[in-house]
Amino acid sequence: MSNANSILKEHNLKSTESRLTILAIFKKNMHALSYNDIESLLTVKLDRVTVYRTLKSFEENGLIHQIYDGSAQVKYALCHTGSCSSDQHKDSHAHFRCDKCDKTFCLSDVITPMADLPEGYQSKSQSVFIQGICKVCNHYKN
Amino acid sequence: MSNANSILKEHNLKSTESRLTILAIFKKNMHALSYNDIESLLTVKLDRVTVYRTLKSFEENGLIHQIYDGSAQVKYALCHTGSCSSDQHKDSHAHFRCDKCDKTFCLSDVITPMADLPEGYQSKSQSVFIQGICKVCNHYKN
DNA sequence: AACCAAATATTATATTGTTGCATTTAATAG
DNA sequence: CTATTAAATGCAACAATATAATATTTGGTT
Repeated sequence: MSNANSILKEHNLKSTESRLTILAIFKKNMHALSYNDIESLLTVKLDRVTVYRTLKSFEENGLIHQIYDGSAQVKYALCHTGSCSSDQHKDSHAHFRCDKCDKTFCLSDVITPMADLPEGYQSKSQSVFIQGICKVCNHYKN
Repeated sequence: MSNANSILKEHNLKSTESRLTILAIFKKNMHALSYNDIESLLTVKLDRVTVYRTLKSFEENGLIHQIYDGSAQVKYALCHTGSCSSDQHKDSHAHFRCDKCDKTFCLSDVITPMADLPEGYQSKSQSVFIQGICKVCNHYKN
């Protein structure tokens, strides 16, 4: 079972109203969300500080990860692997930002070949960020 | 000849005190700089607005490019190819952020293999961002 | 039901970035 | 070399994003 309550529990997070609300928003909108996105998706009003701290605790406990996609605000998306933790986010997939709908997606399945670094450099993580037009905006039918 | 004055001219930018100052800072510090970095490297005081507007004009005229490296502020680095212009920055190299010295470098020579996108997605640009330890912090000798 | 640590709301403040407008300056023409 | 003018700058105000301190409330447990 992985309802909202147990997801929070699994990540060592107390189950509170705010957290359930914000987690539900992430579950319903499967693309990366900024603070602003979240605020406008809220039906109950939550304090700005609470939202920021909720995002922080989610991130610290491996529930979501940050994405920097060149838009003004940092965005967050649910981690897909179960193996993310405080200081080690293992989600090393590509991120895709659509120029048309301005949504950012995690492309979990895209294999991103590691780049060869010049001598002397040591890589801990590599991330690929792609811009273009997404499936939906391309009217792509499966 | 490519002194500061002619560089500005080549990019259709009026040669002003502020621009010469900021360009000199970029030339002296060959890594990506944030607004904050620039401010603290200034010996004369420039208005915040002027700095931001200078960065904007540099970017619009293909002299520098933005880098989003996960730090709070956007950073900027000199374009290396001569072919960058307003809406088409051709610098598609990898960016490397050092965890130790917190500097971000352009790795002009790193070839970044294009990722294969799922069907329906259309890519306009791909960028690779790498975190780790840089040459200098690794005490690497040539 | 009572307790306590954790989470929240409130208030204040810091940081990042933009807009409008008056003044100054660089490039050009005369 | 001076006059002209469009562009660049500085100032003031403001907007958006984010964090800190603290008092109050709440969830989970005994």
